[in-house]
Amino acid sequence: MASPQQPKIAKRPSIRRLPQYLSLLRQMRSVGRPNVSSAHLACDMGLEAIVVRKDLGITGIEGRPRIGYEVDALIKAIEEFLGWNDTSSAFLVGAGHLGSALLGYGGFADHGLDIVAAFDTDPGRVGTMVHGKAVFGMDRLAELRARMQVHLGILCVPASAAQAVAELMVDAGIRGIWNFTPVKLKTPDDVVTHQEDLASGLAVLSVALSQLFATQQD
Amino acid sequence: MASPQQPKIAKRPSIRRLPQYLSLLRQMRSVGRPNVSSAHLACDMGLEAIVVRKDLGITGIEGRPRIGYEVDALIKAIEEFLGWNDTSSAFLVGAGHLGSALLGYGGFADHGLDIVAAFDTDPGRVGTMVHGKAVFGMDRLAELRARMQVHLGILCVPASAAQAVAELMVDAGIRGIWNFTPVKLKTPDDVVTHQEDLASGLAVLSVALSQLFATQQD
DNA sequence: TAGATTGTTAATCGATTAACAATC
DNA sequence: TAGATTGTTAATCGATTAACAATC
Repeated sequence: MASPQQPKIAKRPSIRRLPQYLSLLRQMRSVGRPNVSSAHLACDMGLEAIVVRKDLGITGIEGRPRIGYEVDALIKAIEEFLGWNDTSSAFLVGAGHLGSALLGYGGFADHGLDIVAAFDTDPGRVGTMVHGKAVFGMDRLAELRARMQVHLGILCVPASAAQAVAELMVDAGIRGIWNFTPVKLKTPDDVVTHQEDLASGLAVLSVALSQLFATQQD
Repeated sequence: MASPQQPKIAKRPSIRRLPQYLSLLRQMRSVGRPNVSSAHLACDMGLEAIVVRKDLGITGIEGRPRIGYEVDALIKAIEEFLGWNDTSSAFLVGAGHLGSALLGYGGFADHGLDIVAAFDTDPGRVGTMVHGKAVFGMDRLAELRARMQVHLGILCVPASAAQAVAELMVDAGIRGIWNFTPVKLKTPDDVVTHQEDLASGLAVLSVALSQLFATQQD
């Protein structure tokens, strides 16, 4: 009962892997490699080839038997699928340790992201520059967001302030929040959030490490 | 055919959620709350109560009907399960933007982690202090690791150096690598790694955001 | 053509959700 | 006791893996 030409639905795990394909493909392009097989990509990423083919399928790109995928076309298709082909602006809220680091991290340009300004409640930080980005008071958020047409906000405040600040961002018109706090945000349906939880990654590693030691009777 | 008292196997998604329970429970403890139900935790985390009960089950703690879980006991059990009850030392390799930020981030203490030293290849950084942590040359890695009994390494070098530096860490005796590079590391079986991939999180958010705009005919 | 590689359709696997008995 | 909440067992759901036909 499937429609004859149904658009492939992008599963979350596949989306998560796309940036890694992109990184590999850009490397290949930089050394002038024209084509690549799913088996080759799979080897580089520690996956099975069938996973790669399924993942790449969601971008709409088709490979050619005996040849594989065209590196250039694949890069373009992934960038377009992710919306990373043209740069979008973001605000960063909370210019503490982690926030400052993200302001200084140059790699976001590869992901179509440009952090154009930072915001903070600390009067000692407001008015300063951090890695070349101006830090504004929270009272300027709505005004500057509208003027600069920014839709994405990066949340780097302490856990205790997370929900309240997120609400300020939503009120100011921010539609997507990249949440670096350990707090699960409650936001309206027309706002999307993604929690980047460092602690959860450390938990997985901690358990794996203790299992490793346990199996070795250490 | 299950053994009568089989130890619950900890699934990855459950492990990932444990730090968030821990964070909430510590908050509850700080305001003197003695018990909490799975329904209450579920509400705070945006989950179903049954998920919470399954997750907490892996720590070995049992709740009591009509009362719920004891906050104190649950905190202890999660900390113990994750090995966060006593602090373990870690080295950080690559003291650039992100590396420096992690060195300055105080929150790892809550997760039983103490970054005791940093390493870098840049002669301009070696010998300096970053956020109170000494930066050593890579040649000191093996010696200091053995002396300080460090098992965990945090990898924050550029993608191009990631695999090579990871191999140096393994050779030096590091058994767990928290990988902040976009490179899938190839390591021996007796080394565990966890990739903390910011780009994958951004990808999920980017796609969700563009779907949001698409459904609104923006 | 023969052979390699893709993409599709089906089967397996694992995680989540639901139903319900146990218990305080 | 009655009622609320837990933990277990079964059912559903979704993702991964396998088998294989299509194609250059």
